[in-house]
Order: sequence, then C-alpha cells, then structure tokens
Amino acid sequence: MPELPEVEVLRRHLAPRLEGRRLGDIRCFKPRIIRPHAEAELKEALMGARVTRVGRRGKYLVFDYQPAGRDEHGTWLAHLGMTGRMDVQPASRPLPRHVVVTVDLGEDRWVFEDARGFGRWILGREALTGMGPEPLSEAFTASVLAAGLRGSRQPIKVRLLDQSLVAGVGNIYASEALYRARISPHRAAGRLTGKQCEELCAALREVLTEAVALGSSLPLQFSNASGGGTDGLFYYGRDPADGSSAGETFQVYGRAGCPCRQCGRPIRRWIQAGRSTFACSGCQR
DNA sequence: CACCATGTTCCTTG
DNA sequence: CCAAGGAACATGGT
Repeated sequence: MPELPEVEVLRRHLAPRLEGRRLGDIRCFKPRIIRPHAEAELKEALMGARVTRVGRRGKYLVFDYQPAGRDEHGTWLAHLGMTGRMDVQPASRPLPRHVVVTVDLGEDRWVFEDARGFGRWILGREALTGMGPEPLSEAFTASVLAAGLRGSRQPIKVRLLDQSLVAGVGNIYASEALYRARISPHRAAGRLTGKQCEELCAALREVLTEAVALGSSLPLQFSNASGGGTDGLFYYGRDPADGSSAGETFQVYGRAGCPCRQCGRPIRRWIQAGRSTFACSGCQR
C-alpha cells in the first residue's frame, strides 16, 4: 500500500484518533519489526506516554510523544513496508491474522498489521536524516529537482525511487509522474532539460496530490474490517457503501498491454533495477 | 508450479 | 571509491 499518498491518507485517519491519547500496554508479535531490536526498550519509552502529534515524512509516519510524568518529548517512526496497515479499532475486535504490534488505548486498540513483515517501528528520528524534500512542499522546486539529477546517468525512473532525491515517491507514482510529464523512464536523469525538470516537478505534485485527495474521500480498508480489505494492495479501493469502483485509476501502472488513454497504443512494461516500469512508448520520450 | 507484488538494505561486480 | 545490479527479507494473490 504505501507510497506518500497512502501514508498521508493514513496519517489523516490516525491523527484525530491518536493525538492526545495515552498509550497503554504494547505487544509485539514479530520482534524483527522493532528497531533497534529491543522490544523492552520500546515499551520502556512508550508505555504510559501521550501521543502529541501524528506527522509524516516521505513514507514514514512520525509520532511525537511525551513520556509519562515528564516534560521532555520524543519521536518514533513507523514504516509500512509493502503491506503494512494500521487502524484504531474497538479492543473487543479479534486481531487480524498478521498482527505485528498492538497498543492498548482503553476502549480502543491501535493495531499494526503486516502480512509480509517488511514494516518497521523505529525509536528515534535518525532514519529521516538524508531524506530529500517533501514533494508537496514549497521546498520542492524544478531547480531543486534539477540539482538532484545533475550528473546522474541513472534512468530517471530509477533515480526517482531514491528517497534522498525526493521523499515518498515509489514504484507506482514514479511511472505515473513520468507518463504525465511525457518523459521516457529510460532517459538518463542528468540529461533532462530544464523544461522537462519543470514538467516532472509539476507532474509529481499533481499525481501525488490527486491520489491524496482521492484516498481522503474514501473509507479506509483493513484486512479484518467487515466487507473490506479484500484487494490486499491498497487502503482505498472500492466503496463498500455503494459498491462503485472508486479505486485509483492509473494511467500506466499495472496496465501493460492495455491501450494508452491518450494515443491508444499498448502500454509497455519492463524491468528497471528489479522493479516493473510502465510507460507509453508513443507519448513518452 | 510459475510469476507477480506499493520497499529497503546488503552484497557483489564492474 | 562509486555506481549498478541482484538477492534477500516473508508472505500472499493470480
């Protein structure tokens, strides 16, 4: 599920449910999720603490907290890996099959589930150092992007996945943004023209903004929510209320062989740096 | 059985 | 030393 838009949608869902709450008992069902590898240390730091803010940086959720009875504050991070999901639900609800961490919140329970187990809970904020600009902030401009691409002979698609270039872009939105900017994923990153940098900067902003807006308008899906969580891919897919197909409509991602929505030629798929890339060879060059 | 999967990190190769 | 490629991580869906 988790590139910047999905993480941001989840942040908006969690913030009003967690900010101000006091953390009760914490249970870790999969120790490798915790970093550093000390479940006891995590519990020591967080149990009894109050959540003061739920933020986001790139693909990380950022939790600020105030330890019980003390005036200091701390931060811990959550990364959802490929299949991580979270929800605050009634404590009486049965735990999902792939639960990795739970936090008691009185009547409620905060549940982190992750089928593949690539997600992480990390004490401290060190993992954020070196991360590139937030693509939806004013800090992310065409010239900043151009500076990050300068001298690179990597294909632009591969370069976009580097979190130190720009934070939060993943495999889906890298392909989507390049399609919108009409740039070939093959193109050497350092050889984009100034105009292409401007178009790519704008395209990234647009595809991410639109995905956040769409996701914010839909109910989240969790694996053990009634009637939801069946797609296994994204938080937001179909609207269970009216059954309408309200999921993301990608232009190229996952559409190999389907006609380009602009020119009708078949969307191509190939592998770059071990990941699938999707593009229209007619519209992008 | 084969292949695919939203991510990151580590190791090897050039 | 750096960049690029591949494998690994662990599990499920098609």
